[in-house]
Amino acid sequence: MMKLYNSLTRQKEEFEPLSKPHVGVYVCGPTVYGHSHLGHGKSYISFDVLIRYLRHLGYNVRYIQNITDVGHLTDDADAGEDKIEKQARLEKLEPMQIAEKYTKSYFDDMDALCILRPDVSPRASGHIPEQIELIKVLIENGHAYEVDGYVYYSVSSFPAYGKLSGRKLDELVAGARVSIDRGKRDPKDFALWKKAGDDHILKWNSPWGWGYPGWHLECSAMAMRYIGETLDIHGGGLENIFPHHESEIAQSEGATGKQFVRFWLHHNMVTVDGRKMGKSLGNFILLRDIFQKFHPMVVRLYILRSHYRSPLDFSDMGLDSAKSGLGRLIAFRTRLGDQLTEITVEPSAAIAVLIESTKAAFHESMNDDLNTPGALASIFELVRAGNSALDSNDTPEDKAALAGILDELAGEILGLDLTCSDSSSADIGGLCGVLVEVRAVLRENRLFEAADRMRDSLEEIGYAARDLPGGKSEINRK
RNA sequence: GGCGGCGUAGCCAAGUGGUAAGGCAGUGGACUGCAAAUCCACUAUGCAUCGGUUCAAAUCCGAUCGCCGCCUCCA
Repeated sequence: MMKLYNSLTRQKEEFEPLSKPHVGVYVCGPTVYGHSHLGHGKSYISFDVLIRYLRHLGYNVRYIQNITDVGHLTDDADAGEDKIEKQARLEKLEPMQIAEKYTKSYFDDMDALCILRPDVSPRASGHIPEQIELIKVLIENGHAYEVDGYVYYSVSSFPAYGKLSGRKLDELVAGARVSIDRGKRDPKDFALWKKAGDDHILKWNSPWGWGYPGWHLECSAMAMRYIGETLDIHGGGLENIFPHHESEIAQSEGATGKQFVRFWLHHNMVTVDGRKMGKSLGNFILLRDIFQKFHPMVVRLYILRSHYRSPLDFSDMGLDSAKSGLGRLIAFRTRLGDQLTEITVEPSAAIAVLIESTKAAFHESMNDDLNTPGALASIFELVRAGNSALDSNDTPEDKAALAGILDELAGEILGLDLTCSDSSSADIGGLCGVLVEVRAVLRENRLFEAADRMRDSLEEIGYAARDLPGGKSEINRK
């Protein structure tokens, strides 16, 4: 049985979906006004592993992740500027061009990281009617009220407000928004709909006039649209527990009277020098920049090496270390070869035992709140023991069996593509083949000086030549 | 100030009552023409500090120190 840490109850709980085998998962997606940074990588890799593992366990998962293309303000009062509109002004583009541009950029980066696409990626701008309907219900229920083109959620009408974040209503102190609030009955109330002035480009007509939805609303509306009134799992970043997720609960449960989310999952942050990586601090590191220096799979392994609920402090040294580790995994996978489908013979008893113990250890870790560091430890143990076994007795059956388990655990579940290391074209492959032959001739004739010079030269242009037992060599891109 | 979390080897990181996984780096050895890769061995009498509970604590309790997150947009 899989246990997940539920932020709502603050403990690990056995996961059981509401209506097996179906599992509805909603994860807070990005606001598309800039390229994705390492923090996005950590978030979506964490939940990607959740989705992959749930599917591996046989669940029929529906995975929804929004794209926020309705610009929200840089603060919750009216003081801030719409983030998408601001970026549009800076780049001299239409706001929706900005949204499209960075949505594409987001998916490009996520694809590179081998993150499976969500089943639905609903755009907030495409679900304004759903959001308006939700507001209408909340007004009818007495949870919301309109003031001059604005609609606010009445926090005091929902006594459970604070149950997720552990905040008590009377301790909630309103910040700067108090002074700017327009007719709010209570400083704690938050906006469901905001009036748009002439200078606001992104706006829609509504029963309350031209405006745009509040920033908590889209998740409630779209999650319920595509999953239903109760979600099995809702994921997001720790920093969104309050006020975002707390408000989502208030909106959704206020409207339906039913529990909105059964399991709340929150991942921790990426830090730089111990400080949170964030747009406001300006210390974020873009994935596309990291990819210049490190293969996306290095980044994926780097992230998977720490638990999703732990902070991850960014460092080049950490990525270097992950790179070495990935190299080890790839070397092992390469050694196993590629003909597993043709092999039907059983592996040796020793390998069968190794595979079973690896599986058991892997699942034990994963079942414990997705302990990917532990799961990786079992895979590295498989690599060590597997290499050792093959060193003494190398059989196609054993290699096929090892390839099968490695592809299942590391590939299918953890999403580590260990075959994508070599991006060389067929031409390069052919050239390498020729060089391999040349090297064999040189070594055969004990022309070691020339052979060494060849290896050094290859090294300089990014290729590694290594000699195998039996006089043969192999040449691969590093 | 309120709420929450963290402090484990040179670096990263699991473990949350039964005597310290794993990765990277390092050292020695096997293999090799030399390397690389791989394998074997070694590398924390100790888990921020001090007390306490217990047959037994990195794990539970208390105190202290240090760091971080949320309370304002943020993955």
